[in-house]
Amino acid sequence: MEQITIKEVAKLCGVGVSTVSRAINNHPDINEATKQMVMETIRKYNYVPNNSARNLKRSDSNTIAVLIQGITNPFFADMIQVFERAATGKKYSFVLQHVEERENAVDVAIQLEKEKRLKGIVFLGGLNSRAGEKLQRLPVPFVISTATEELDESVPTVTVDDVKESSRMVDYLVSCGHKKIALLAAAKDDASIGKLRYNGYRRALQKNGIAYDEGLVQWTQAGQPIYSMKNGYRMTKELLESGQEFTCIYAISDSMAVGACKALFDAGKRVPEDYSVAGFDGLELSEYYEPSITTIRQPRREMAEATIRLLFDMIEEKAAKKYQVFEAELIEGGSTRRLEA
Amino acid sequence: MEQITIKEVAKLCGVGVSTVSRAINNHPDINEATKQMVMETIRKYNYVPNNSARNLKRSDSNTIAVLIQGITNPFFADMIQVFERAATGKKYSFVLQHVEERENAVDVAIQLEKEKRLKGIVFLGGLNSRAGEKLQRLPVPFVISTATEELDESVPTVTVDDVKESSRMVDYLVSCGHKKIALLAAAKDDASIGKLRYNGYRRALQKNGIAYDEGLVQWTQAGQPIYSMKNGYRMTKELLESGQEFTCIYAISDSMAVGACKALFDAGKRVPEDYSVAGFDGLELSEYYEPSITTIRQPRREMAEATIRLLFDMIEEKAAKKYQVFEAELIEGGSTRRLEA
DNA sequence: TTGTACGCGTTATCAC
DNA sequence: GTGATAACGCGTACAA
Repeated sequence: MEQITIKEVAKLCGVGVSTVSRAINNHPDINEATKQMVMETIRKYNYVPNNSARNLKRSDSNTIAVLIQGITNPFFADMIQVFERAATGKKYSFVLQHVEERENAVDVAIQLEKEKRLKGIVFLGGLNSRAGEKLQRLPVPFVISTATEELDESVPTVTVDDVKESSRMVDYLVSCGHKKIALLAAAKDDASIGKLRYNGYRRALQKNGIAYDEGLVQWTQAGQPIYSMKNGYRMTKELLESGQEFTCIYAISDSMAVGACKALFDAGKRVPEDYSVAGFDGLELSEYYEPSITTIRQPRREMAEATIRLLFDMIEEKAAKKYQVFEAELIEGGSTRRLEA
Repeated sequence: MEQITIKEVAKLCGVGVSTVSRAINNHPDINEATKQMVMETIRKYNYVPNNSARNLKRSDSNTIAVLIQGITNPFFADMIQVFERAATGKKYSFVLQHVEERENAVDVAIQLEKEKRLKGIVFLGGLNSRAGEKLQRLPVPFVISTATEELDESVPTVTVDDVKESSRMVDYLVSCGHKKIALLAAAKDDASIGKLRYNGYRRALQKNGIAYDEGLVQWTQAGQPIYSMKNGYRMTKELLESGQEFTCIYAISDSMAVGACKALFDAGKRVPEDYSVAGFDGLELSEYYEPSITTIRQPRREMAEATIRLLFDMIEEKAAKKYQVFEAELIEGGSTRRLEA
């Protein structure tokens, strides 16, 4: 397959390369007739401009990128849509860039910015720790969407306060009369969002004068996918087999909560009559499960909208609140019940 | 932020650009000491090579790309992992490229190949119709993973036969004694996978001598997201309100089936005692729902492995079966029951 | 082992 | 309105 270039198109048309370039890029200074002619031969010979060469020459590009780790996380689905629409609505090109687990998102961002001359960047799904210094090197505005670390107000961020919201959930469960609340947690060495929600759990217990019981905490095994139903199932099964007493399971994600419910069902237990189960995130799933899952609903769409708005404000150098913490909402589902006194 | 280039690095090091280049690319012909020195200043000045310039110069690149439409579809989650691991295992770079709805995947592929000098391409999630001719223009091997159209054996494809598998499901439901099987379908003008599964439904009815009843088919409203729980919920609600008689609901995806179950529960019905519900795909969800959903499980991982293997075989010009149809498996869940005679 | 010079395909700045 | 031509940043013959 011959790779045809702009030069050959020019030759075929009997014009100069710049004319072809003008035709491609809708440049005003070109005769309509020659433009048509050029476009025609372009179509005829299936000429496709080389983006690398373009980007090399261009110095600005009206492109924003969303960098996302864990692209398959259903939590991000709506958010991506919001970004995409906002970008195209502003006549911006939109690049969705997947960041592999072992990659550093900021490194990817720095590279991509050079390559594509980005105007702005969204980090979806937070940032690994110690990205801080590197972040300084990004020559374009960026926003972190959903924090995964302790809050750092010096960095443009749109998020919920995971510690607080997790604490809110446990508060609620305690207010329902639960005292022995099992936790389905992330891996023990997790330093990300799982840690924050764990911290919220501990904080709420302390606040309510309930002793922390290590035996009630199930850690995800290293290497296992954390936010899966299977993981919730396995941990719950182990919890049941451990003989620990508890009246309630709080899973740090909805999918884990679903797995927990299933494990309880399979053990012949009822939810919420025998055990209450709560989750976190407010996925579509939690609403449609039977029973519906009591959860913390993060305002995903609003957060996504705020994120992209903030990014554009920064790009356009408008004043804007650079650090925005959203309130989540506790959804009382059918999976938890109030304990009789 | 000054954009530092390879020339300046060379100047800073007091060497030529080629030496810097050699250092970066682990070229053998370079003195270890100078290499270290170069790398050191590179780090010091945070030099990052410009990928556009690189790609422009390179003519091969050991990169494969996966183009995917509907990146948030949970169906693809495991498959992406398989691709990623296989690629890195073969020392290939891996690019996951999201294709927007209104974009043509083949156009994106052609561009991307030029830009990144791809070695091979996977189209995940099928291809829109009439991609055929354009496909010829791709100068590198490609594989279509999961077909969305009628089967075309001349194109490298790894898929299940959606018509057949859908038919298999309906066959099974009929064998359970169901005669009035409602269908939750895609939009009426859908020409993709929804159409295939619909065709399977009709074929099975015919084969079993059951008259097709348009009233039993619920079409997704135009513009609505098809494969969502919400959609399944809404359609089921309408079905119930329509007064149509039926004993079973067959949804063309698991998420729709879950929505259907929930709608039935909310209407005070039981599953499967009052209505049987079946889905398609075999998502994790179908297993963990209560009751578990009877579904057609596509062997996703196997298909992904076959896809990537086929792609590499083609790249390496090994002989390989270019058209592979996998058998799916009918999973009997708790959501369907055998009707008493 | 190292440096120079050229070309990759495109866009932009000039003259014309 | 159009056509040369110089960049853009990098890799790589080729020469040294």
